[in-house]
Amino acid sequence: MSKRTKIAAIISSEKANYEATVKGWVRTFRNNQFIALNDGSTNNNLQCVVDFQNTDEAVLKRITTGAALSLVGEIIPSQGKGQKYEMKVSTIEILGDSDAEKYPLQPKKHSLEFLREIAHLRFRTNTFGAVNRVRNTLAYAIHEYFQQQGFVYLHTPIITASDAEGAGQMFSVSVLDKINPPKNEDGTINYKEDFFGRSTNLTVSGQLEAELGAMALSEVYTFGPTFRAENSNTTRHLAEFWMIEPEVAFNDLHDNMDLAEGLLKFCIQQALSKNADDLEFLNQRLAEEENQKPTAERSELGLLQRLNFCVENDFVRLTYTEAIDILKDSNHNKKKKFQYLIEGWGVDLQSEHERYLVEKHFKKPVILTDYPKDIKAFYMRQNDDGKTVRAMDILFPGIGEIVGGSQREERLELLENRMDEMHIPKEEMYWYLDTRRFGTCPHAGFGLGFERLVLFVTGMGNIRDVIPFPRFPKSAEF
RNA sequence: UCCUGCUUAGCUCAGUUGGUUAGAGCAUCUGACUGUUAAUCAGAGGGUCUCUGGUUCAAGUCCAGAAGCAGGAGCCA
Repeated sequence: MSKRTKIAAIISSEKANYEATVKGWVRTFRNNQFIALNDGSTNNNLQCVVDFQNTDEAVLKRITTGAALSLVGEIIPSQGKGQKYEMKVSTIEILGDSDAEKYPLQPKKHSLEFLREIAHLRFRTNTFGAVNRVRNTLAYAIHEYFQQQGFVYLHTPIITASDAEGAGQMFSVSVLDKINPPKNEDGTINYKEDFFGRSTNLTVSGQLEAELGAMALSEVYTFGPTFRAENSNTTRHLAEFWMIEPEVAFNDLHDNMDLAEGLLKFCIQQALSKNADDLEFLNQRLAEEENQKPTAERSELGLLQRLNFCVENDFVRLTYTEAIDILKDSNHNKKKKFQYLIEGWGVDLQSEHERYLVEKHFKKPVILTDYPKDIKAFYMRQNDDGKTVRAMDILFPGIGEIVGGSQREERLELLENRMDEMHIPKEEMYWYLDTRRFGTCPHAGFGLGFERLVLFVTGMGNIRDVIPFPRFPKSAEF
């Protein structure tokens, strides 16, 4: 059996007039003669021309949408318009039939909602092929960025016992009998008899463990699955998603912002250079989708423009307090166009406020810092003003919060006070507090939601379409 | 979880004030054509109108409940 050549290699090469073997799936079969074959290496199909007059009719009938084929033939310059090269097929082997009457993917446009119902087959569409190739580039870029800077990739646990972070509802992990679990005298479930001898959950964040690593290895990052049992039904939330969490000893909030901004720019840059074809396709897809909308709702920049704009411009950095002033003085607020009007300092910003800052006021990514301590987590470093903490959120157009991070509170006494105030059990967190007892030092880190990055770079509208098998309330099929 | 809207053929949708046999385009199948690019032309098949209950002589159409989907909000990454 001759070795197969990938379609991406054939199309991008300047070579012609040579024999090749290609294997892939039929996208369309036109005119009993032209097979558009795709093997996933690129969004482009290879046009394979069959000599239908000298081919067994039974074989021709089996060339249907979705069928897997192995084709041998000569690669020649195409006679038709629309492609540079094509294959003059000499041998057809049907590897796998696809019953055209039952195959759900048709050679036509499908709605994303319909494709979500057949997520096991949607990889075979142009859109999902492109999205998943871009996703792959971004995942690799994450590692590249940190590895180049000498970070250690740290594997933090998926199953955790700590439930003190307040990062959200957790999925419990248990092997106890669901009908008749062992009970304590007060009627509560006795987790001492469970697998781990205590109550355990799926992780909601690897941050606390990453901090432990950073306090010895200096620079670490995690990149793994994260779980939230929140009943969130939005285009930006998943119950299972991938998160990147770097943690760096001796970094302050400014270093932290530089690290995050650099990471985002590097990843986008990598996608632009490695997935030019896919992004061109997604750019087109988004443009067509935007055209369906009323003019007022269309975004000013196309996908590629938006990505380039992000790479080329510095993100705007300002404090929460400055942001509140801008919002309070905005015409939008004065004309009462916000659903939640900005009246004073201290409240959390709503999505509409974040969107206003990013999409209307600055028109570029924004990093907000120094939030009121009452609306942020216990581990964030307290500022001298007694009101704010060294937090940072990076806001992206169309996505909202893509990164959330902070400089951590390294002073034991202040950290303990904050934990007391927020009713976080210090005893259970002795291991975390030990880092502050023995050789504590300033350090900072952040969490980047991987799917939100993919969402932004691909221009897709729903986070359920940028992860192969989305997990969300009422849905864990496939 | 809350608010709003939607659910009719494989897909995308139309369906009038409740009234005969529920339509179109695409897809599929059959035939024709054969350098096509969402091929074209002719013909055919294809429906538990999301589900449950109710109102009515009569319900795709009206009412109630449930489920799913979409958009927005909250939670956040």
